Amino acid sequence: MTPIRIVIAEDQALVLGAIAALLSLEPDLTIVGRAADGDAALAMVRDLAPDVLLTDIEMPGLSGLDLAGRLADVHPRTAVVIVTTFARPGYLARAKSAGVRGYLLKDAPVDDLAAAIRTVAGGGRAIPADLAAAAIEIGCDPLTDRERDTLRLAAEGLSNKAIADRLGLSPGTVRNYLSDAAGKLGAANRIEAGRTARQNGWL
Amino acid sequence: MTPIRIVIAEDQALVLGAIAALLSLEPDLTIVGRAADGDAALAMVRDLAPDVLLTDIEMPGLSGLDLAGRLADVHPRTAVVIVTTFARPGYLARAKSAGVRGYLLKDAPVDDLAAAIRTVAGGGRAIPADLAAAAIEIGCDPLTDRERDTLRLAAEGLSNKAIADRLGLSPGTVRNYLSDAAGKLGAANRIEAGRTARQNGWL
DNA sequence: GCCGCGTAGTGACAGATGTCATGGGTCGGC
DNA sequence: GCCGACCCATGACATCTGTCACTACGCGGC
Repeated sequence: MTPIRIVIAEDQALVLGAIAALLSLEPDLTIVGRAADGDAALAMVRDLAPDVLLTDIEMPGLSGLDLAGRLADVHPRTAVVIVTTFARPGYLARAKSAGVRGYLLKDAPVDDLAAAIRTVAGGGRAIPADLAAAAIEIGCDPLTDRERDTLRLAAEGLSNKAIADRLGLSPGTVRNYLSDAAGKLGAANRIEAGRTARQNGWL
Repeated sequence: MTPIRIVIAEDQALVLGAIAALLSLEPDLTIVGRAADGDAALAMVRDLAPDVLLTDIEMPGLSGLDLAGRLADVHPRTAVVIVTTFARPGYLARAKSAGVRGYLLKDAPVDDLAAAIRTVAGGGRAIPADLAAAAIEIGCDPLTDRERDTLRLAAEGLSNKAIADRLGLSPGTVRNYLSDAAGKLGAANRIEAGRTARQNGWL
């Protein structure tokens, strides 16, 4: 029986090393590569053609979700398992549409990790039912591209005028987009709107 | 030579398990306890009197910094090592004043972890020079308690009126506090003020 | 061809926010 | 006892935001 070959992508070196140590305890799993960002991981998967890519979402450069999207085209033989801190419905939705078959929170019990890897390596899916249910409950991203753009900048504390300059729009248009976004999200102002959008993984 | 006895506190089960696996590889270290939140960790240190407590900062209930503060009084024999995602100057400052002798980012190379544990167990300090320098550069928290309170609620998207109701103040007073806070932080508005305060570990 | 949607803009208005000056009160340090 | 902090408040003012109505263009679907 040949072991499952794994590449791990995780920007926090300590966590990367720790997860590697954890998986090394499993006799049927071998770690063939470690990457500290999405771009390095992409190259590594191309070179090593592992059975499974274990990846974080929030990383410098290419995010774990972008990475999964690229791999679906370039290297569909490598199964992707996302491991993330955040239970954001939008993240799960984007992961699913990128063809990801494994999704795991860092909150999950340790045994779940190896189990998920084995499941996806065997062609199955490992997505917790409660997360999937929450994602359905919340629904999909109601924002348009421009609403997201303006909201992102507004969340950094920029004024309507400053946002308008950055995006090449008129301040009035920015006001309208932000007002629309707040309305769609049921928020009373741009701050609340930014928070719920971020919480849901839409920003 | 007796091994160094360690308790780990970390709310993300996967990371907790992974770090435990990593440290188990070191023959001179033994993990005697694992806690998923600050309160459990406090009880565990009282019961087990370990040489070292390895703890995250952001946890449900008692934070790692609160925990360190309590232990300085209750159990000064146990050395504390903070392991955190965030390089926030205010966190390091609070850690130092709580008597913490080890501070490590999750970004750090894996070898640094065991090294830091051995250093503090031997009575030494393990605080990266660059973090300490950054903390001095930024200086200490310029905000008063009330400015922090109002800023925290403002960052959640509450209006002046809503903040005033929560804190039992007049809306005008809230405006003044937020204006003061923004001035001290060099911010143009409450959003930017909240961001820089959070970034520096002051919120 | 028309409709819906996203994009982009304007004008008007109310209300929220930011700034400043000014006035209290308490409390601790010198 | 005075001074400096932090606390709390008010009033006045300018500016920023949020909301609404209404217009216009391009694009894709039916």
